Amino acid sequence: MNVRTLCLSILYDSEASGYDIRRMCTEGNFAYFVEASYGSIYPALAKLEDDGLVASRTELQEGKPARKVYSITDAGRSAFAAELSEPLGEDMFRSPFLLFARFAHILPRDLVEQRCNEFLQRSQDGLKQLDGAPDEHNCTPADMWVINYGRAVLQVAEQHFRTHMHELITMARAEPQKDAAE
Amino acid sequence: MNVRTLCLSILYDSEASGYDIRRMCTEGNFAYFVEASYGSIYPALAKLEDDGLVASRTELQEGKPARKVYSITDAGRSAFAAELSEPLGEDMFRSPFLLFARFAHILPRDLVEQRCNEFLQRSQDGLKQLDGAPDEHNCTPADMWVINYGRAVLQVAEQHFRTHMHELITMARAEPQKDAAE
DNA sequence: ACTTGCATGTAAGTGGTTACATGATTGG
DNA sequence: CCAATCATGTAACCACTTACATGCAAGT
Repeated sequence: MNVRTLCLSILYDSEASGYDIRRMCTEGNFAYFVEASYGSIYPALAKLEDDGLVASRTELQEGKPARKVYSITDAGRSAFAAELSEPLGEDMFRSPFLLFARFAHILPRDLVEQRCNEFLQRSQDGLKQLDGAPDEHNCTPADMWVINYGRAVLQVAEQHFRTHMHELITMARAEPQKDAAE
Repeated sequence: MNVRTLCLSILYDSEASGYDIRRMCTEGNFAYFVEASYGSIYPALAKLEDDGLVASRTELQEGKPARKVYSITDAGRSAFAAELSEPLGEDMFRSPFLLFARFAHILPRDLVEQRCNEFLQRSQDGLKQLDGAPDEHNCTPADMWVINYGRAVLQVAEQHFRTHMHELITMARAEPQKDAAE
């Protein structure tokens, strides 16, 4: 999923500026799929306009910089549909935490405990993000389907982790004698 | 998780050639975290050797090309542990399929059905890969912990998908009249 | 006075993939 | 005879990130 496709997917339902797109894919429920930086979004939008897949209009605002609002064209819609019709790339999951976990036994216990707590926190935050916001009025049924799938998966992930994290902590190296020689 | 760290993590428990590493991270239970190509593995190993974090020895074989077997050094072990002790990057999940699913309503039904079946198949394959192979004798407890976590998550993912995929299919655009006028 | 938010964009750098180059052996 | 497996490596290319450049307004 390149940034180009990400932009088309967001513009499919509503117009937006580069800035909007960035926010949607870092905060909104698009964070799911991709996260893109300004450095990739702005050039992608410019190229999409060159190719005639999106059109732009500059919106002046009082007290704020002008926004360049992009909207998808008919050509853009069919290009996007065509792209989705091609064979899909494989889903992928990259977990620095799980690599860390595999080596719990060579790491100090307090570090493992700390990282576990951080991970639990992030799991809970992710879940909360999916629980908040989305409702029938601002989401299509397909959107809801995706959100529910995500929710189901994140829920067990969080639950499993919560009930098994202590095992991971006990595997960790016992504290390397802190200077608590009281 | 860059390829450099991937190599160190694999070499931590046993020596291996670049070729071995490639196989382990595409087939083995390392596929979990990263997937790397030869074009990144070989240069990474060379650089690790330059830095003194791994050592190599050339193993001649009859009827097969020579293998360059790498093993981790003490410096490598501590460098790896140091890397794991730094703040972890965020886990991430990229799903071309979920993007596809969000747009089920604009896509032809038979395509959606096909992609759903493919996705189900891949889910089941992924699960089978985790169920096979790993046992106490070739895995550390931490390895088993990670595998069990993955198993728990993949299991509900597959189960949820299997019971809800038909909803997604019914959202898809009705067939654009095939020439089956029998 | 300073930071934060809004807003757009570029240039340099990074971390990878794809394709290529090479070559021997085994199995269909 | 051709394809696949084993095995190492390089070069060209790509997508994306980071950091930079700019600037104004509102809140602290």
